[in-house]
Amino acid sequence: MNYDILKLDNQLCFPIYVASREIIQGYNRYFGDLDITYPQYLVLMVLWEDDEMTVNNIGKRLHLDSGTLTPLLKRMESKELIIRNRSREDERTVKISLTDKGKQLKQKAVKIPPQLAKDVTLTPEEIETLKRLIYKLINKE
Amino acid sequence: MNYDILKLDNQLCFPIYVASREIIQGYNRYFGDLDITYPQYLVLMVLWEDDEMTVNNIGKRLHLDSGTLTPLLKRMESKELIIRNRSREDERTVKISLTDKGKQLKQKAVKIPPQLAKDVTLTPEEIETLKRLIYKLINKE
DNA sequence: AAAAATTTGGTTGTGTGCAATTTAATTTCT
DNA sequence: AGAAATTAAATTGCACACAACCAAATTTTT
Repeated sequence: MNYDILKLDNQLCFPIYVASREIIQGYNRYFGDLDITYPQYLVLMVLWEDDEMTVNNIGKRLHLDSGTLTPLLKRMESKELIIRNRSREDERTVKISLTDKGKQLKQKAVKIPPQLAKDVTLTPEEIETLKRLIYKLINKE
Repeated sequence: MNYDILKLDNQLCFPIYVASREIIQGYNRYFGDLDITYPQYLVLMVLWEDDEMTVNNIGKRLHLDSGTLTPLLKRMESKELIIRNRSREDERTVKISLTDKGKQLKQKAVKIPPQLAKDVTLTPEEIETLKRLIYKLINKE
């Protein structure tokens, strides 16, 4: 039996796992006085694109379930970045909307990706290729 | 001010973050009766390549620190997959070695990557490209 | 309309991740 | 040799992540 596939360096999964964590660390370093975490930043990005979404729809967009989102959104609410409102039309759903403070954060947030980008040695073409292949990977798994 | 870089679909980081979690979920689904998690599986892979490593060296290989590894290794010890031994030569270091049970697991583990691989629609060339670009990304950040 | 199935968000419990601090052991400096 | 610096694990505290389960509201079936 050949066990080469069990070598770390032969796997595709391991470097993706490492990259993901390094990205999160990178963001968290630059957030500084924004006082948010990477998953919270993702929620904000979703809301900056479309304000007032249900928990469910945010989850679909970010591939996260309520077990992760409910406490995360409560922390964001206590920081006054968002407001949680149970819908009148359908009492099961909770609508999440940005506060002014949450909206304001966009101006600071926009400066962060370029700071991270300068540490990346990939060419623009390589980045496009990487993005395309990663999307091809996740859309099937 | 152009806020396009804050759109989720324009980012490289987000799909990597999603891919990482989907990979972990995929592995955890297939582990089943092996009763291990993906990070525990990574530790086993390290030890299958080189048995008897220090916590520090495992951490370097996996990019994980002692705050993560110490409790993780204790869980693995309680499952009798590994043994933790404080070194005689240097009392600061703890040497981790596989038990027979930990060594045995390799035979079952080798069947898992092919099961995951069948869900991947990338061509072998695309996988190589993806791996190369991901490594280029993490070796700089 | 009443029962059954589905949907939505919440809760619980376990397992990572990681920053920051601590403790003990070893090495380096003077 | 003794003090200072360094190193290795462990500890603490917080924030995800997710499986499994639950309760309430809504929709579908009969």
